Amino acid sequence: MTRLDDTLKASKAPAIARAAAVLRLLGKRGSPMGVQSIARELGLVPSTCLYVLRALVAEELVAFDADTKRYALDAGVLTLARAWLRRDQFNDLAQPALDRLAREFGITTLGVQVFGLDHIIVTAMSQSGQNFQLSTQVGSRFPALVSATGRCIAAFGNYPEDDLRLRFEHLRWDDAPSWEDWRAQVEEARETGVAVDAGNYIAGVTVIAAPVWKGSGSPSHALIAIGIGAALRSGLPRLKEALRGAARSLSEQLEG
Amino acid sequence: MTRLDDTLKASKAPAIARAAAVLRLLGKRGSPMGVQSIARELGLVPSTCLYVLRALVAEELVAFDADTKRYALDAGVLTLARAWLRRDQFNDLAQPALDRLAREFGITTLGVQVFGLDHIIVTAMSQSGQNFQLSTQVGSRFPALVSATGRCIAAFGNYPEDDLRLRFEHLRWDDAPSWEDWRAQVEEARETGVAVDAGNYIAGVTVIAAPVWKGSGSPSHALIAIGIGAALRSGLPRLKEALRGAARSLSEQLEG
DNA sequence: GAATGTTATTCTATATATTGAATGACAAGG
DNA sequence: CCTTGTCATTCAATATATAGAATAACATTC
Repeated sequence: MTRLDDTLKASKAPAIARAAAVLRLLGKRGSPMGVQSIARELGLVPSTCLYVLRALVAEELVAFDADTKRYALDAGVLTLARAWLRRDQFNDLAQPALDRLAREFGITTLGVQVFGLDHIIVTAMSQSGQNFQLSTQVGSRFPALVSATGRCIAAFGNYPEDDLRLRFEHLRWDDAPSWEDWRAQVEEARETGVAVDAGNYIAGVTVIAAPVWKGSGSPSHALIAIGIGAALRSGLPRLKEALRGAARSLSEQLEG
Repeated sequence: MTRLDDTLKASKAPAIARAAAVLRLLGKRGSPMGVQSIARELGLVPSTCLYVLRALVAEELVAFDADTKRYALDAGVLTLARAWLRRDQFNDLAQPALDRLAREFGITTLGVQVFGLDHIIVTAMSQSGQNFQLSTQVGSRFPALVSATGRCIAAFGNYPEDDLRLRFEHLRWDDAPSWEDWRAQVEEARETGVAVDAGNYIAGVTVIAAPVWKGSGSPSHALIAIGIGAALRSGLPRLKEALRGAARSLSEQLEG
């Protein structure tokens, strides 16, 4: 709400910010919505909201049910996602590595893209089992500082401690670590190049993350391994080493 | 180009049409582009194009490389696609049927959404063999009237013959059928409820399609089966029957 | 190293997208 | 049946997004 207002004020093309907000809202809800409720939710003027929706319908990004007068996301968004998936360099390079790690250790692996201190987006995934619906997980968003990835981002992002703390306070964990413990774990991640979340984020689940750089500065991506804590115990050191190696090799390939 | 101009004139939120055009262009290219070349390609004023891009960057739909001053699609588009995939009714219902058919007949199956006479978008997919980059195919666009699906759409869409002919002339096939042959096949599809493309669209590949209705009017979706022509020959009648049955059952479920 | 062709970006007047009130359509409730 | 509330949609006045020229920062070429 405030975020949308801020973006609107600053931009020279506010209609686009409105459109994106509408798309995200429709995505979050899932169920079709009417003009009025969308407008109310986003703090938009109904008439403006109507024009935005009509434009989005014309672009096939939003579907309009003429009977119920309800709007929902349309398949057009898929086409954009496919185009992105086909061409993203990190994704292409990460997928084989993720598949290999998932198979070798019998775990689930993810590739994520980091958006500053704000959030990460899952862009690639591999699972040892036979499951498919996997691809549905791609595109998920998580807060940046949560779980193992969060420790990586804190360790290598060069962010002011105050910013970290502010964000840290608002995270949701199954079993939240204290600020001091977390800082220590971040420090350890900085030294070893791998971060571990042993059941903090999701009880009983161990998450390991290693940062990937596309250029200098903060890490742009990360590789993640997820496994049941108990089953992982013995192989953990080997997995950490493998994940760090894969991340380093990826960073090198992305440099060129 | 003309299409964009038309959309712009009519709309009360032209920035959104521009934004969508930019996203699609960036998707088609894959490689990052500069402001100027994007503007030139789309017939936009460079300054306006810059504002559009900045707005899209703020929404994380477009990534900006500050060094090269180039723009490309960003991972934000994934999040929208995921939201759509999770909630689309046709997709949820179609996936199990597609999986079953793919396994039983050892073929590839698709679920598509129909956008009038213009195009179709692949929204679900199943493959008998080892599934790899499958999910990458989801989101693909094809001309509406091509292959087996095209015959379905022509048969059940109630479109004026002139419109059909006009579109038909511009299709690209490996081995294009004559207008008369095609009309006859469309007629057959209308009678049997299934359309077959025996090597016209892609040489050596047989494509079968059955229409799915979400309401009354034109079919909104279709189920597609794809197999190597030679391998399919004997099982073809059974497959046609199975596909038609699955499509009918889906239509009934979507009604409620 | 000056010149020329690119770029991305800023600036400002004006066409126009946005607003907020008004309209019409519909459903629920008395 | 009339009222009341909510809905989508239209309309006209005005705040503002956009266009086009001007600027600035580069390369590339001579």
